[in-house]
Amino acid sequence: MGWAAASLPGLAPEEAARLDALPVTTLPRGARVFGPGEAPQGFAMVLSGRIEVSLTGPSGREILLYAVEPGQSCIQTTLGLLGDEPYSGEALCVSDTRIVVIPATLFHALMARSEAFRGFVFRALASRMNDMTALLERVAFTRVEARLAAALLDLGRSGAVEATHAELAARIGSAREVVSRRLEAMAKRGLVATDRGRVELRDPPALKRLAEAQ
Amino acid sequence: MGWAAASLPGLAPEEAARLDALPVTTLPRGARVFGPGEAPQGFAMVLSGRIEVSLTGPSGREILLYAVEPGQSCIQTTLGLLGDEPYSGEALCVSDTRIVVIPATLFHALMARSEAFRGFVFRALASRMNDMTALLERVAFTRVEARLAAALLDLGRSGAVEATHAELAARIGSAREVVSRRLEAMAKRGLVATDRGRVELRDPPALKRLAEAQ
DNA sequence: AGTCGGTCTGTGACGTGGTCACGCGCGCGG
DNA sequence: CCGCGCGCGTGACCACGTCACAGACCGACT
Repeated sequence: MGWAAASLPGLAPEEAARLDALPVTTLPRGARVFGPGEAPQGFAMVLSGRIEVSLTGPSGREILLYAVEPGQSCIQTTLGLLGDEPYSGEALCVSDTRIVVIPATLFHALMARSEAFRGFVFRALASRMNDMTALLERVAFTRVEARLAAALLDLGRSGAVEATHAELAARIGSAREVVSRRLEAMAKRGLVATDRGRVELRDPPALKRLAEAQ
Repeated sequence: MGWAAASLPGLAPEEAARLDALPVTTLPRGARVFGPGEAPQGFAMVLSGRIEVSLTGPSGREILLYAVEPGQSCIQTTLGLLGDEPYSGEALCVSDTRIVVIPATLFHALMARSEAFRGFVFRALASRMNDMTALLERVAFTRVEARLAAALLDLGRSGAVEATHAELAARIGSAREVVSRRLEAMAKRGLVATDRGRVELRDPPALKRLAEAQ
């Protein structure tokens, strides 16, 4: 079975076959998928790997908008295809990533013909829009410590996070020094232990409580 | 000519007629169109008036997400219809507002049949998503003074804004006291003049420069 | 006219967050 | 061994958010 049938349940077999026939592009870790102001060439689907889309402010501060994982599409391309609006974020591969780009004409044909494809595209849009709303809420209303705790839990499935303070800051939209000070405070309370380029999670339940507090 | 043909250029005449036949709902100023956690009943289009959608944090602080004006649809309803995700914002009418709700079944039929309708829905989604991204960028990276200046210019077409400090704060996602102090500072510089429930714009060009600064 | 309650606004104090300007130590290649 | 880059710590300072109040203003009611 090709990727299309797996990612798009309900798609007609002949449509799936056309998608499976499209060329697969492999992007290395660190590659830039698109940058701000560019126009999309097609509708991109991720087969394996992970793409992170983030926003950079004029001062150079960054914030992670969302990640695109296998089976998901990059909605920025969708929006560009339909609304003719250029990208406003920057997308980078955080690991080697295989993607398929569905050309605009085939994309529009699928939207017209396939209920399943429309459903997929819309669910993706709806879910991203909800992600963005939730992110906005967190940035506007919650303190850095809560966002940092959430980021650590998100990254540290295995009990430790391999990331510099600057990387953590870029993820949550704060500054390096602030992350350093927060981590120091958290270490003093026994929640984490820090090392160069590494944060160990010592008390995940407490971090979870922190992440959920306002 | 009905509203449908005006708002949805390219729609087939018989489709437009079906939309024009739908009942129009009139909502008074201040009415709540939907609140967080609710599920949508249909796809809402605004014919006249204005609806503002905002987010409220746990502390009670608010921020305006976007406004829906005549000829536009409320994308929150779109997303709910397609992704089955509940609303996360709250929508209030800021003036008497007439809307048409397209039932889910008719909406899906139009999406399947009409290229023009799909285009409209997608352009609306794309434009909202861009609005949200821009808002996130401003909240994450720009100072209160710039956001306040932008809000004043946005509201004060006629040279003055009828709004309390608390209302301005809710619009830009800040606190009342902060807005009071910023307005005082701006008044001292001759940019505005303040009065109870009213702000006069004394130097719009300077405000514009402020709004565009980081 | 007086007063009463609600709303709008000013003010001070305090903690958090962002920015700037450093200095310090570690690791790696020359 | 010596730089050099990178990650990190630190202190000072300003912007913001929050809390607790105090006036100031307004309409309504006696």
